[in-house]
Amino acid sequence: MKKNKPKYKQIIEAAVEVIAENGYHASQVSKIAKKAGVADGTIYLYFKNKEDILVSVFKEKMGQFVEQISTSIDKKQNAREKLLTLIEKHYYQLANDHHLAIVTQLELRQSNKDLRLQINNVLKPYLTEIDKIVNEGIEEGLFRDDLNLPLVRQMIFGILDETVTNWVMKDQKYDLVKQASAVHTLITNGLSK
Amino acid sequence: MKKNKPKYKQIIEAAVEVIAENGYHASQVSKIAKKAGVADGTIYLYFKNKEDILVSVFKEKMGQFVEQISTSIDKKQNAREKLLTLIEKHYYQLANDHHLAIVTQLELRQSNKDLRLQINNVLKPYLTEIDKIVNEGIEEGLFRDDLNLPLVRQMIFGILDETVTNWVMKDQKYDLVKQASAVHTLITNGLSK
Amino acid sequence: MKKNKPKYKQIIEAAVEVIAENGYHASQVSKIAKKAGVADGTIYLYFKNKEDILVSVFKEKMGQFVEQISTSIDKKQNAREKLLTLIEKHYYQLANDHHLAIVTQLELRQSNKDLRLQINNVLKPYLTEIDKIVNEGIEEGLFRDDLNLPLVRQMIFGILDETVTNWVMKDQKYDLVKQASAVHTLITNGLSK
Amino acid sequence: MKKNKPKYKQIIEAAVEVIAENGYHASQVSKIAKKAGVADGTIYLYFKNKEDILVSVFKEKMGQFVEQISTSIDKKQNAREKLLTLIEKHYYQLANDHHLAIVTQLELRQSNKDLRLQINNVLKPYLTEIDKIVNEGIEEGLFRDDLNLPLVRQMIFGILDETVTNWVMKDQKYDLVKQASAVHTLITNGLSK
DNA sequence: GATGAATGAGGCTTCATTCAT
DNA sequence: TATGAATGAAGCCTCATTCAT
Repeated sequence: MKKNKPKYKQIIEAAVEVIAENGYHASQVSKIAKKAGVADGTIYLYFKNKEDILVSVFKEKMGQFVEQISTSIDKKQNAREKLLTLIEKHYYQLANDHHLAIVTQLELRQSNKDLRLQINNVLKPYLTEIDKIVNEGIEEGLFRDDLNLPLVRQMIFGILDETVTNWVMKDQKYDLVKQASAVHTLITNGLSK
Repeated sequence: MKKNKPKYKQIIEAAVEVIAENGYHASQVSKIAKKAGVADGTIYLYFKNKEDILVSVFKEKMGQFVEQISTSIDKKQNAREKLLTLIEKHYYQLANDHHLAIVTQLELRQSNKDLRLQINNVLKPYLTEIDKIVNEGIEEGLFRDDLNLPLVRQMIFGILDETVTNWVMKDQKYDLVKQASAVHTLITNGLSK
Repeated sequence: MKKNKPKYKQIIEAAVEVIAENGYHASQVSKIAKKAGVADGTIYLYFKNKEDILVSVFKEKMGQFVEQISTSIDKKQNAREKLLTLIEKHYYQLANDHHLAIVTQLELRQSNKDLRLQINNVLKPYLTEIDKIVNEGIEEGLFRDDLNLPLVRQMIFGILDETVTNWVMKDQKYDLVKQASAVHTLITNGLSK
Repeated sequence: MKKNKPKYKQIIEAAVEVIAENGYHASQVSKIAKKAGVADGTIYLYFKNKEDILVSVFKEKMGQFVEQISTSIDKKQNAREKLLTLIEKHYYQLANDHHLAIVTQLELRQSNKDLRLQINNVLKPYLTEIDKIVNEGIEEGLFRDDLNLPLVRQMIFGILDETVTNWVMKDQKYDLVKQASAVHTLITNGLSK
């Protein structure tokens, strides 16, 4: 299978670096090839076209991203801890891979609607993970049972996404992971006394 | 002043339409000129370059957007109502201008970091508006006084932005404004019982 | 109308020269632009794409070619002289425009079937001219009346085309026009005593 | 000798099929290799380069083509019958191998002048065959003795070539072989009464 | 002899911007 | 001010050929 060949991984890694360093639109295929240490043509033995590189980057990286989070969550006992873990791991992983953070928060958004729909598909398992936690919280009696699930899902994702984007736009100058607890509190308790 | 001349407005309006209909990358300057009923070269009498058109579109539209919201908020007496109004008006305005919704949620994001920083500048008055509401809520004793203000601001903006984007990506098939109340509840009360 | 603008003609003439000198496949658009003294992009203000340049070259040149022949033929009184004129003018024009001869006999054939079908369309008026002469010859009692018209047309065209191609392949070393009379005799009288 | 090895033949046959089905320019070496059931690299053990495949295809196929015609002609007693046989067999063979007809009449012409010169070389034995018939006809007193031999040769070849090309361009919809007799008459008797 | 993964040169076309009128 | 014809830089992708195995 192509995806297990070393060059496939090389190209993916090179793509993340090149996109993070140069931005989406200045990321020529030739630059990615050079960074990956392969010929331009070799790219096309592993990817259909440039867009396919981008989608693949996202799939690979998001696959790992979600898996890491899922694994960590599974070790936790209740919805409260699971939600905290989701937030922490979400922040932790992006904080520890600056290139990936830039790519997911800024560069990959510079794509057309079709590509964005594909990216959304890749994100579905992550959103399902959120849903599971919320449902569990309701069953545990921790969360209110009148919650509008899709809305809660968008709320949680929106908060995490915006806080990470803000951190990236501020050049990653502060400690993202430290915010996890406060964000957790805000999500669970809201603004009210 | 250039911005008050009729052609300036014409071009701005044409840009919104063209971008919404064709997407950011298929929105050539010549297409905008044609829709605006001016020559290509005329564009450059009013705007420095293509990016300047985009920033200007955002400034013009967001200026009106924020002003509408501010005006509505000023009529309200307390933070709770102000926050609800903010949400409602945010949704209402985008729900009533499909072109604008597509442009702000999808197309304008397909730009590089520099442009994004400029857009963020344009958004500052809106974020200040949020800050004011939260501070007022704290003073009123409605909200907790240990809130991390920048974080709350990002949270609120993140929720609104993500819910609108979701609605646009789902082809604006459901009633966005109707969600305002549920979103308000989530923000103020969080998930917990 | 674009076709009457000077740049259109310039590009057509440049294309003939470049194709004749470099061959069809080595005739980059940039080479044609350079020879025409315009920018690469200017080509695309006058032609849809590279293939369109080729078809246009053929249309322009063949249009003149056929017109020249038609005009000359109209001055002749009978089918015998008309046929001789057709042959003479066919040879004469190509013999006097070496570039054109190379382009029509060698280079333009290096194109796919679709392009070839378009070229055939351009040739139709020429073939009609042949038909008219043959029919006239039959009416005059000069030619046999059991002639298979399409076949005769192909025969005449095939002979002219092959003799010109042979002359081009032999690097135009002999006098093509001088052959006209012999060819005329062969067509009218065949091989037999 | 390489040419007698089975893979050589396989590749030649595959090339004819691939070129006929896809056209000259869409006939990648890898496609030919696949159809021949060999690896891409194997092609280069039997052929110098892609052009060599094409020339070899033509040599192989035209060799058989001319041989068939020669054999048939040898059985005939006089120039008249020999010429008719030449025409009939020329048509017959191409009519019975549609792939070959497409390749010789359309696809192989999409090559540069050098390749065309090589192809002409391959055709020489065929042209010699024509010469022999014409000379024989003159000796027999059948044909006029003032014939310009090279011109007659070009005439006969031009007619056959054009009529076959016309038939291929018309998608081989009519019966080519049936035309042989009429063509024979035209060549021997010309248009005149 | 046979393989097929890897190579890398090469060109058509778009479109933001300019400038002579 | 306004025009719009002209500019020209820049990049994705294909595919004939090679060579280590």
